[in-house]
Amino acid sequence: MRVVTPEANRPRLSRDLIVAAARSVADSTGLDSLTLREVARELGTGQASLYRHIADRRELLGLLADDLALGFPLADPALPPRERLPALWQSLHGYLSRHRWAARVIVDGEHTSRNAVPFVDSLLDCSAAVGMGPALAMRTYQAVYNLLLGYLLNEHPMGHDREGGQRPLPGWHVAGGQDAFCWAMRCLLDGVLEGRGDL
Amino acid sequence: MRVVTPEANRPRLSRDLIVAAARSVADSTGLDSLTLREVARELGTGQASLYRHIADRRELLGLLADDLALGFPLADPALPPRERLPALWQSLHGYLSRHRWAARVIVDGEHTSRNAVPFVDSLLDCSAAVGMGPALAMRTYQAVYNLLLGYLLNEHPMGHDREGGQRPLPGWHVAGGQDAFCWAMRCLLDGVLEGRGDL
DNA sequence: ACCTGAACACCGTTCAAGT
DNA sequence: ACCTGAACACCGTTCAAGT
Repeated sequence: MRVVTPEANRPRLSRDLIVAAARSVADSTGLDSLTLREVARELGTGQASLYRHIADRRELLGLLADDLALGFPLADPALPPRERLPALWQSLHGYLSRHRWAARVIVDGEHTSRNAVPFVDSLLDCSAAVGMGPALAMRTYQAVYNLLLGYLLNEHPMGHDREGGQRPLPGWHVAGGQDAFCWAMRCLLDGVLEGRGDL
Repeated sequence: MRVVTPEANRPRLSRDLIVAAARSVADSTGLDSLTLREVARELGTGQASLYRHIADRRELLGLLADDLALGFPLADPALPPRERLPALWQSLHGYLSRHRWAARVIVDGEHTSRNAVPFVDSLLDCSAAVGMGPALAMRTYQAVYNLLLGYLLNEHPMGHDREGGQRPLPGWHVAGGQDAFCWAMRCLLDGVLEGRGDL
């Protein structure tokens, strides 16, 4: 939908407005269609004007990742300690899978956004509550994070399909979505906790 | 002696030649630089000529993924059964991390290549050898595969870096590469095997 | 019949010219 | 001083014209 405002009181261009427009474009037509021309059109301005507020498309995607990280969940203290960690990861999975561009934008970015710090802190607290040391907690965080990204990317595949709609391989259908990730995530956490903690 | 090809010594264009050239371009300058123009230049032909053998760039990436899958490892029967599964995954990780474009080309593709069938069969054999049923083996395969993709994508990040070379976040450095993946993979497999096998 | 230069419709980015 | 239309250098893809 087009943010159409009378030219007189159209708000001044800003990074926030650009990011919001980019988000709207990505939500509705996907990350590949997120072009600076489209963002400019959504804002009713010229494409060159965007460069007054952002360095380039790379930075815009970074800002999008930052914006996304603002909504990362926190642990629920009402839950028993053992359940907090898996529940938090499940919550993050639910949040990220609501935006098909989320995993892509995260994977394309080199670093974790600073806005993710509260989430990670919350995660480390949960890890400490079940007896993990800081190093083990970080390693586990990285492991589940990578697992999550893998599942998200396979949930929203976008790529070179083979000819026709042929099924991948006979008998290869596996349950996807929330359930599959949660099962794998719990197995991974179990494996970490049952392990002799060699770290 | 008579030269069979009436043309110059340049061999006829074919899908295989195109894929080989694409692979060489991706290996040396990365997946983003893998343009049809560059592949054509590498082959000394016009870009339009490629379309005689491939449908479009999407298909070329698919062929690249197929070519990659041809080199997937198989289980080592000399190993004790318990070790075959982790060793096979470690071997796949080593193979894929040798090409920085590998994870990207796999993630962009919608389906697993048919050329990966021997690898997956080998994997399922290993799973059966440690007492996993077919459904559990498939679920586990999917889980470790997604974990692997996550690690590979973070090993070869290419994206919107934040301003300057600032470290991600203080104290956030975690060991990457082979070790980190292997640790996580073994934890995941342990978690699956120690689990009460609710599948 | 087979191939391909040149064109087309995009893209990110820049800059001289507008206000 | 601020903004932006138009241009530039790319990209994937197509097609009429070459051989």
